[in-house]
Amino acid sequence: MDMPKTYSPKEFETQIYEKWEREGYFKAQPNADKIPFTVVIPPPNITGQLHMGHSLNHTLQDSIVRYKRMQGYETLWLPGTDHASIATEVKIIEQMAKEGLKKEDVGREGFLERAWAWKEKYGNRIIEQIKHLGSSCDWSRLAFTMDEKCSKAVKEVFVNLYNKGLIYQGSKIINWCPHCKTALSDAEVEYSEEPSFFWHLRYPFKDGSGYITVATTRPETMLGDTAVAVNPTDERYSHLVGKTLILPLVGSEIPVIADAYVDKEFGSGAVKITPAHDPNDFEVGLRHDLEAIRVMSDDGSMNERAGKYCGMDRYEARKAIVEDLKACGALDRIEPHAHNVGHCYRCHNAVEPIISKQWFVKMEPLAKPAIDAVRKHKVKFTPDRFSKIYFNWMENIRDWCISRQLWWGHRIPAYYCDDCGAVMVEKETPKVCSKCGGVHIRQDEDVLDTWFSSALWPFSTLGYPDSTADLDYFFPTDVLVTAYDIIFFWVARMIFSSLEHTKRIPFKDVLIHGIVRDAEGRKMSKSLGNGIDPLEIIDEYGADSLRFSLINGISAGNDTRFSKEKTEGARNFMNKIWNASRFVIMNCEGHDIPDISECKLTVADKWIISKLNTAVRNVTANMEKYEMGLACASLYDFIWSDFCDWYIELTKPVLYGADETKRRSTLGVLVYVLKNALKLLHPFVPFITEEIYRNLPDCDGSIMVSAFPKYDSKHAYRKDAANMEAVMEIIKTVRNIKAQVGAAASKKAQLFVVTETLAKVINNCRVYIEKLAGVSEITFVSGKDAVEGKIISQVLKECELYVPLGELVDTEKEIARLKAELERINGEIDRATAKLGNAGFVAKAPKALIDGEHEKLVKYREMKEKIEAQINEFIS
RNA sequence: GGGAGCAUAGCUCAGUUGGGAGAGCAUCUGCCUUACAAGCAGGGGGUCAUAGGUUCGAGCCCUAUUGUUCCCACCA
Repeated sequence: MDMPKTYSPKEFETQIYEKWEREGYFKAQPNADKIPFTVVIPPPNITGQLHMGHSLNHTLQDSIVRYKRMQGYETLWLPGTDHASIATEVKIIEQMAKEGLKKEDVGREGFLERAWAWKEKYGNRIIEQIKHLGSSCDWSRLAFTMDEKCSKAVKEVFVNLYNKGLIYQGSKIINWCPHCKTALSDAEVEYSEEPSFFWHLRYPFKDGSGYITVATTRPETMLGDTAVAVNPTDERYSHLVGKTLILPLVGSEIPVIADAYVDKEFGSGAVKITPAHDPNDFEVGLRHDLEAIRVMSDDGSMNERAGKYCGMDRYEARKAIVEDLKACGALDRIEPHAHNVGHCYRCHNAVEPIISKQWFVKMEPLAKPAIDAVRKHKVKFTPDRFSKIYFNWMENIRDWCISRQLWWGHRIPAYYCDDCGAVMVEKETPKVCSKCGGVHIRQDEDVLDTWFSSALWPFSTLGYPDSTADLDYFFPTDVLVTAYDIIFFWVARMIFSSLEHTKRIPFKDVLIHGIVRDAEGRKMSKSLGNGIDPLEIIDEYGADSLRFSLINGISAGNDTRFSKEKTEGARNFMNKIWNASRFVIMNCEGHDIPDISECKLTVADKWIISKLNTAVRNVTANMEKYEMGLACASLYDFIWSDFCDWYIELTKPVLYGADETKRRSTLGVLVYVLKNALKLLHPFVPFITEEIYRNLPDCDGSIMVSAFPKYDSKHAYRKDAANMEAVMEIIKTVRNIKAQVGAAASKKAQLFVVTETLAKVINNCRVYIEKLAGVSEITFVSGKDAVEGKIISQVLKECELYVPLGELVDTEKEIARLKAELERINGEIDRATAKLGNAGFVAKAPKALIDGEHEKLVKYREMKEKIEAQINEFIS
């Protein structure tokens, strides 16, 4: 036995993980004799490093996966990484910038070479980090969103959707990131309120009859105005509809039009219409056949349509235009205004709504069945409230812009014939034009939204579109575990994609967890610098401590705070487990340990077995509900309080005693309880449990492939457990009495007991009371008279205790204490009496509850009499 | 504008179909008791945000209010 005195995870975590991998315990394969259980990982970005969010996410998944594996399911946890189109491209550009290079300098081929090199270099970094957490993924199946399998699925899906008319190309207003120079989907824009201004502008009538005032938050777009709109029912303006205005600075003629989109109450009631730069204006433009004039280039500078402002950055232009408007008298006034500005979720620059030709997925037909699947509980969210968020999004969904003006990603499988202009969407690159037979064919330059491939993840990784044995066996997957922040990006899109392409749901359950915040409750972020590196925590405290601190006591869907204090608490718990195990293993040395079935069980043995049995039930029930936080909490309590503080202490008199038969039996129980406790713990803290399991006297291989404990009703031992609890109460009471008078716990005291019902049990458990309560001798008496000297007394439910403590006893204080106790008992009697006197309660409450109250009342009345008697004796 | 979460001990949070308020940390007291001072024993500390309602009975269900966090929409 070579277990060090303190828990030192560094000494075994890495070796254990390597052993698991070597033994192939993580691997899963279709097995007709077993029920499959499948989880696909939310693939981390290849640009990413392990953070606390991953750590929580993985701890949850791993605990579920390990639990199911131990229960005998053919369990697959399928890992992989995401190519993260924009994020990676940004990184590569940054990298090249250091060499003084731009994308254009190296060209598409050169750029992709660099991107793949990046992937090779960094893509596996996070995988290695994940291993430190103990994640039991089947690494032989490591996937990547741009590997051959996934790319094949992407092409298949794109072509299918196109052929069904669910993918189309069109010119619409999209979100444009001038920094990343690409279109973004609606989901990729983050809005934040910023202080800004309303610029009120005067647009004069051509005929010189005054002007109309319009307000804008983006004055630079006025260069692209092609109308001013008013509400058709607005009497202030109805006579002006149809008249012509002169657009200031530009000099063009624009009409006043009537459109119901305009809110009469807001601002001046007149709106400048810029169809090329605003989604609402775009719609108005369509209705009124207005020209859409783009005045901005892809990099956010003004273009040639902006006249003298051409080449200026959008914000420079804004300043210049406002100045010029002021100069020509067109600026009415400026007022402060808080404005919600959209930002790119990758580079955080303000996005511009711009008209642009892009590829879109038509959402409505896809959304309907996806909504249905959740409504009919084919896919269940935990907690359920997230279904509402899902419905809200799905029911109001707009078409999904999927083309990105980037190079790193799945290139859109659309081909153009330069000879006849035909568009071909095909899985294989066409050699000749299918329409004219021409050979001048070029592929669309754009790539797909990263989330387009992520949406296929649960089935593309299992072999779709081919009908593979894996797909047949492991799909649909069982549970998807993810944070609430990617429900729209990912979860929703997987659901509709899977239903459309496989005709099946992608997963049965979605477990949503919160995000990990810092100790002050702030979101961990690079800019705040408050992020905590999980690897540092693992290095300092061990992976199990990190896992336990993240998962203990959390509840589904809620955020959690991370602090070193919590991790220390978890580490202390690991140390507790470690030392309790060390105690058991040390005592086992040199002994042949009997199986539990051969043990002659004492009251204490039966008590701890019943407690273990309850723990098994709690953990199992909570795991089935995805309440990992509660499962951990109940284990913490069982191991620390029941097993360590009580049972181990109860075994010491036997282990250090002379009776070898009893000792062997007790060791059998200790090993049995510890072994099962370790199994219950293993899904949450895999390393320490494996390390200890390996050291157990009757170790039978790896704990991770052992059978998870099952609840056994024969192990309830109700009567014995209750007796043990009564003995424990006596022990606690004696300790309490000593503490109250300031007597050292080690000071042996005599204990006199008056009891009718407990004599046999107390006799049986004499040694426990003596050892744990520091009692030299227990004497049964008929009453206080039999005890000499100054005493402290206490009435329990089934006995009265008297402890003579000589000069330490202050009689006055003792009387006061007894009176307070009497007061409390009287309160209880009043409460029970009132309850039983309540006709409604007696008529409607469950019988067991009423009976219980009656019993309590009897008990309390007995106690009251005894306490009164004691007080009288003290006074006399 | 729409929706959701949260509000319980000094702090962080549990509380599983409504049936006598819990844990960890912190704090106080006493202990180096041969598994563990990363520990042991004991104690103090809560009108469960507020106001109504349903019920024999509410931390839990309903309504309203206040505070707080977040999501969606994006009125120029």
